[in-house]
Amino acid sequence: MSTQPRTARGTRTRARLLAAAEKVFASAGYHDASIVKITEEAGIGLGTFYLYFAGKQEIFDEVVGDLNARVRHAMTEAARTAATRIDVERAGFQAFFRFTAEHPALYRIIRQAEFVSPAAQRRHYENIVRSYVQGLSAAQDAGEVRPMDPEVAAWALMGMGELFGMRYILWEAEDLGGDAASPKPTDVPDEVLDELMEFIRRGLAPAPPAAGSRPVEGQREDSKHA
Amino acid sequence: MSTQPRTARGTRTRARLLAAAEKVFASAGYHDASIVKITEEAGIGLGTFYLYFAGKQEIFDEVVGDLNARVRHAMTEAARTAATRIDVERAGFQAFFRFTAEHPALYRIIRQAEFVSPAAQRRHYENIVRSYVQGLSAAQDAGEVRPMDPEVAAWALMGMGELFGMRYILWEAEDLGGDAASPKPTDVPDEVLDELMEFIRRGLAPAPPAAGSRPVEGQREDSKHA
Amino acid sequence: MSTQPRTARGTRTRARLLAAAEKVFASAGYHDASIVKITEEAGIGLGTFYLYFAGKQEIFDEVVGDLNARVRHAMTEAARTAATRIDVERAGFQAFFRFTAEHPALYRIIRQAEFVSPAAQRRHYENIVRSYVQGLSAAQDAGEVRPMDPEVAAWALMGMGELFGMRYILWEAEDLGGDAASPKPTDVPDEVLDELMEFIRRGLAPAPPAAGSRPVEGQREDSKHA
Amino acid sequence: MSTQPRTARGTRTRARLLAAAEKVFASAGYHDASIVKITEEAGIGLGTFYLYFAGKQEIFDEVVGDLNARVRHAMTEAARTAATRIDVERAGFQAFFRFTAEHPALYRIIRQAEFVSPAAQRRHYENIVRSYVQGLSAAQDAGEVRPMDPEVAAWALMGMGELFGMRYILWEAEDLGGDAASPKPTDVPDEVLDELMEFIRRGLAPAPPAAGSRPVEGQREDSKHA
DNA sequence: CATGAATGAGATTTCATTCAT
DNA sequence: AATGAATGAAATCTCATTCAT
Repeated sequence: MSTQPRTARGTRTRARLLAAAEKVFASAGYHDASIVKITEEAGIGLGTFYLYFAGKQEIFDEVVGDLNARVRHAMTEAARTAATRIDVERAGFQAFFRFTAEHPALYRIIRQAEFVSPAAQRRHYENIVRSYVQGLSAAQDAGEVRPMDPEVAAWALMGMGELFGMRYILWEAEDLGGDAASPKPTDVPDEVLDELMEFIRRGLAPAPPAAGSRPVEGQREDSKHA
Repeated sequence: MSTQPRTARGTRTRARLLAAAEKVFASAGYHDASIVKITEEAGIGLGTFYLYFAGKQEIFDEVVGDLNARVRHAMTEAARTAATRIDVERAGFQAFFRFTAEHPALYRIIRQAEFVSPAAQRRHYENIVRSYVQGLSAAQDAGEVRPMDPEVAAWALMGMGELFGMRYILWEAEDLGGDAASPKPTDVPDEVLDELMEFIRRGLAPAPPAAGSRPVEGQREDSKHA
Repeated sequence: MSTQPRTARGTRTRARLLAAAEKVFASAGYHDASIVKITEEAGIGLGTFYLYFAGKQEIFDEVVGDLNARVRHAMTEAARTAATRIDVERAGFQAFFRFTAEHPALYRIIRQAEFVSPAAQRRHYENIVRSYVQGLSAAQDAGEVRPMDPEVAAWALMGMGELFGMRYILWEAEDLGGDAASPKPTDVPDEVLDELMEFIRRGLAPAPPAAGSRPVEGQREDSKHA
Repeated sequence: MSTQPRTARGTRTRARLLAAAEKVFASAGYHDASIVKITEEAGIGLGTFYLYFAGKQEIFDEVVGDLNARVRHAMTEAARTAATRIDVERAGFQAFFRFTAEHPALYRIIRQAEFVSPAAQRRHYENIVRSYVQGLSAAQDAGEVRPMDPEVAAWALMGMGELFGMRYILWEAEDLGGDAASPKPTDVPDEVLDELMEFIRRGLAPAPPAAGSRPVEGQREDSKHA
């Protein structure tokens, strides 16, 4: 297992390695991320790596765990001030997309993890589902969400988030060119997000939306998309 | 570029290589899928591989393209006899899940492709989106689907499909043990699929479903899930 | 051993292979000259090669032998009309340089032959020495060349020829750029050749050198070497 | 580029690799000199090779450069105590032949270099020519050598040296049998060397050649060559 | 704590040669 | 006579990991 440092200096070294690993994994992928690259990025000696991590897979697992905790934290935080359920979801998605933009490692790493560390991957998804289920259950109790298996809803929401992040954050960033100084997108375009949220709102809405009950909203038939 | 065989024998050999590659990629992932493993699986000599493919990446791209064509074909076929729009979606999902069960390579390969062959990955998703958009646009014209950007809906549907496939097909198969002779699941459990389809139905439904229009549905509050 | 063809068609095929081999050996060197390259250059099937040659080394030996015979022929022919001994040498050198320019393979192949086919290499040099020795002996009998071991003179002349060919033909050709349409040099520059021939003339000239410094030496007409 | 070691141990390892490479190149030639053979000869691990050299060609270039420096040093040293010009040449040749006998790699490697590393080959010959030109120019100024283009003389001398080295050192060594314990020749036989030196002496001698035979020619002291 | 030299298993790729058609 | 599909030994090179300093 990974070793904890005993001195302040060691703590710093270990943290540097983790940061470097996230960076290298993000840009090179797991297999092309050699230990040498990571230690060089961290500015420390090759051998030092093995003082803190048992191997490549282990630091990978820890990076996955870190990212998972951080993305969940970001989503929860963002949702705290939301008034309605749908606002919670929108805020959560936005936080997720922003995190994706700032930490492309999350995506790239998670999707690679299939073969590298299936357990870590599974843990990642299940952690997020657990968060969602909690929130959705509470919302159901409060009558904000219609009765349905919250886990199904959770997987559905997560699936949408994952692909929209890929499509509207990662791909757009790539399309702008790797070295171009143009600003990378940190958000899914508003009109796209509006459409997506409306889809989700209807899917989760508690009452069979009675005719005319919500006369004005959702009628945005003229919306324009990228 | 990949080379086409000039004789019947060559055609057979090339096809065997593709089949073997799909199998090996599925079980070992891209990086651990060595050419040796592929040729051994195919039962042909190592050097023969290079008569038909320039390298690993090239056969990978071709496998991705094949799988993509086949899964789209399977989904389209399945949806042909569906009466209503939601039936189309359900049939499509089912076909997709079944394909996933029978060709775990699809999943594993596509998700790995991020670093291996981003273009191939992108092509895969965009091909599917294109299919979806066609169907959804037609359904909108027919009044079966409410007005919304069909591309947004397409990505949403695909995202859900992807994660449910992972969760309920691949993971379940793994949980049953790799070598166990137990029957692998070829379907997402009915109650889960019902919930998912209801979510989608509401999300896409054209009119704000008038109160009581579908009086009995949505009441399945007792559903149980894995 | 190499197989002789039995039909006219076969004769043509074999000749094509030899010509192609010379070309490919010249431009790629022995090791990078694959049988495929040779057969492609010759415009015949790969397997056909082995109908006429037992292997790569064998066709190499034959190409060396061919080139050797041809260069000797060219040198002898050129010298036939020369009046004086030094004119014979000059004509011989010129013929050699011209042959080098037209058949860079000679050089490249011979020098590679060290490891590929030492016997063929040795045969090449010994053949040329034999020609030289014949001519020099006759010239000595005619009093045109001072008494000295003709074999030593032969090796000396050949050594000079080889390096001047390299320096003033091959290197100049390279310096003009591989793809440039500029005319490749076919001769060593006149002033250089003049200097070289004067050096040789003095070295071989029958008249005793001025100062009686070393009056008796050089008369060792009986020397024998392995 | 080749990497310099940072520790004493590394320095030793790198030197061992170079020595082993020289040996292996000499006995097997460039193409059959695999990295494995070199590292085995050096008694170090295969991977270690790549810590110090980027590949086979790179260590080859360095070996060529080393040998070149050493042979030039040996020739210069040997000539230091020589009294007359012709003694300088004789001493130089002897040193060259001895070096050839002790380092057959020089020969074999240089002649192979045609395709492997033309630049290294060219550098080798040009370095030696440069040395020769210096010495000959000085001798011309001192009236020991007749006026002639020193570069032409340099190439002529080098050409003779090369072929005599091949003929009387390398071939003789081979003829004695590769593994036989018989003493390898380290010198060209005296009587051969005498003949050769007399040839050269006459070619370079300042005194005018025999009576009026070709009175004016050869004096072109102004000739310039590319 | 920190370092980087050393290692060798394993991956990709080439190509001379054989052989069935 | 001619062909080209098939083969596998062998070569180059990478990199996770160990260990002496």
